[in-house]
Amino acid sequence: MRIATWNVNSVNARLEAVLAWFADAAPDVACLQEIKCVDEKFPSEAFERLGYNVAIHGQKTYNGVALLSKTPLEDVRRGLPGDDGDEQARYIEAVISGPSPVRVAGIYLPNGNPVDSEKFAYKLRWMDRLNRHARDLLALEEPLVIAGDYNVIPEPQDVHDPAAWAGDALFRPESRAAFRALKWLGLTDAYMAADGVPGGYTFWDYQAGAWPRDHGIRIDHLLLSPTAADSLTSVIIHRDVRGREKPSDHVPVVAALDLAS
DNA sequence: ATGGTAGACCTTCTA
Repeated sequence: MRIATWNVNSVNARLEAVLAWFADAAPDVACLQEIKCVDEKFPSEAFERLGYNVAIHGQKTYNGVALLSKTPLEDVRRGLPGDDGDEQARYIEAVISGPSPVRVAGIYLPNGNPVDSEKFAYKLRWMDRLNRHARDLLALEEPLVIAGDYNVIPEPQDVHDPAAWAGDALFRPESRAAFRALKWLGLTDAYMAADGVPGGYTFWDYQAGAWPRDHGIRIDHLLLSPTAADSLTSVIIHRDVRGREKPSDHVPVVAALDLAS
């Protein structure tokens, strides 16, 4: 089973390119972030024609996440537990049905910039809520994948110029510590387990020639529960997608799991 | 060099 995560930066602005990638890469499961539309505006029929079941947690203008799966999605949950007043659509979770079911959570973790604002505090509170919820999910002892745009650069090797990013919310010690805390729960960073080569970036800013200069960062991650990590066979960052026409600033990351073994 | 681009959408916010 191949599970993808991709921040598409508006699913409707990029529909043709997104569908072309899906037709070619054909992941079994995909987590999309920044769909930037309400549920009714999500192009479900186009994905259904490619054989996907669709679950959406949308929002007008900002954020919005979706889950796509070749097999039916069960026990769908929308919104990260822990704050009933949180209006931002950044979390969706479901069980991927089949002979080897796996629970998949798709996340769009808050950016958190600027650091001296409420946005950074919200990011850290959101990460604390994710930690608590991940702990509850791990207690189920199911195969589990938490995939998405974490907006966290885990280590200096995950950014082209660590010094330039030192004060950014994506690379602040507090953000990195919260990411490590997720791993201490027993979650494995799929990219590090399968590859771990420095320069495996997943995002290049639209500005200042970041892509042609390869000024990238690795912020799109798949974290795996112990049984899911044991079944990991590969992780592929679809880097070439960034160089296509009208690209998202993020590229897809695909993890392959062999859960039957 | 303190810039630059992209998307949603109504003038500015978010990233």
